[in-house]
Amino acid sequence: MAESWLRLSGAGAAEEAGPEGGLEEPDALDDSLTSLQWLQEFSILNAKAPALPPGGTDPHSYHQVPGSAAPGSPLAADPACLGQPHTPGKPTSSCTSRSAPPGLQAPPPDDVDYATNPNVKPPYSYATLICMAMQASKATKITLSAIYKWITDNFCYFRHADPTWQNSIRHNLSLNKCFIKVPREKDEPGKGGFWRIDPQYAERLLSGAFKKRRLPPVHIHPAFARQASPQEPRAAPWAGPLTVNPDAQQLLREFEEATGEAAWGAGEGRLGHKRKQPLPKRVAKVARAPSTLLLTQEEQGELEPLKGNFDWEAVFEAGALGGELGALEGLELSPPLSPAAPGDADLTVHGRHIDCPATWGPAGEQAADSLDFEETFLATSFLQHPWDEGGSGCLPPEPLFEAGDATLAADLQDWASVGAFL
DNA sequence: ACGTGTTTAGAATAAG
DNA sequence: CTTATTCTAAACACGT
Repeated sequence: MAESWLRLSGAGAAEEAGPEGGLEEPDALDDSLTSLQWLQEFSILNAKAPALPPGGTDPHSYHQVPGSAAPGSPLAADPACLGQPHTPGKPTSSCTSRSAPPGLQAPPPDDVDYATNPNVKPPYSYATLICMAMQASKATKITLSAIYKWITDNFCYFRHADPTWQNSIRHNLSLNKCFIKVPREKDEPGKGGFWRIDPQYAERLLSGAFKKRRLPPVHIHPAFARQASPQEPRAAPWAGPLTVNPDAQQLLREFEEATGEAAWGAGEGRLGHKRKQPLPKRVAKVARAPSTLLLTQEEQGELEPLKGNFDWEAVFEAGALGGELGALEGLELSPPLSPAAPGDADLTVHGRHIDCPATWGPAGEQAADSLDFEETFLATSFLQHPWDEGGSGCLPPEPLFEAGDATLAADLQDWASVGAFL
């Protein structure tokens, strides 16, 4: 099964850094970014190539009709699809640990497979999810429907949640300044435009004008709370046996200082971000099948599935962060991608391709102005990974999101984060 | 009608 | 307590 094709160590992955501050001077980044590229590479380098899910199949055959899970696909592995009861609920409200009353609150799973676990809401903010989708996209821009699709394909939770999360996604795109709308060409058919990440925000990364936020809680659908996987939570993932080589630690430390980012030490995982669980004010909408996400052929092909078992522990243990800078250079690796994605070779794992907004949005806005680097990074870094060797459904290779070099900064930030909490 | 995009309002929570 | 951030909920406009 593809049960672990998408495995993130829960919360650890998501501290959110919010941007704040102004966002002018987008340009000043290039150099800096470049200079920091080592860090970027550093991270990737260390990342262990994700093992394919035992079925090896790429969950995402974007050509397949959403909903028609193919074996090995997250959908197929979707417990909810297997008869497991699932109450479509609001993504957050209905299941969040934020709101769960003391009694209902389930401890955050320590190792959750968000790809197949419909009970747990991914610990990523919507902005992060959008970013992930964008990064997964092989194109420089992505459509709203493609974002929806990517999310539903990669996070089981959203496949069953109340579709209101889509409203939140749209809200984020509109409000979050780090997302830029790219109008459709006149001759381009279809609804809506495209979206991409605004590289200019990466600049903030360098200025360190962003704030860190705690990661979102792991949300568990009440309906599933009881059946939650037995493997219970123990220590925070990041509190595990991860080890970081001293050099790496030093680098991260310096980076943190430079950016003003605090190191979130191990064990710091605060999952407390909980919100009260609002009662459904209205009748829950019927979960919309992914099928509603009608994508054009191109759109379908524009996304890279979030694949691979991204075992952070393994990654880090593998000397991950310990990677010497020198090693980084070699990192242009081309992912061993799945046969299906031969071209993915282009998926260079180094900075350029990984683009993640560094600092997002201006402060003060009500909406998700800011994305969390750490979270984003963690969430996206593995996207660069070649996974799915057996991956059948791999998308055709294409350069990853090219939000520009600026995004590199974001990656760096992310990395710093990663190391920080190690 | 539906999908998309924008906006406003308010709740919740963590951090300062 | 205030501020920042995230998220939910809705209303509305527009294009296909």
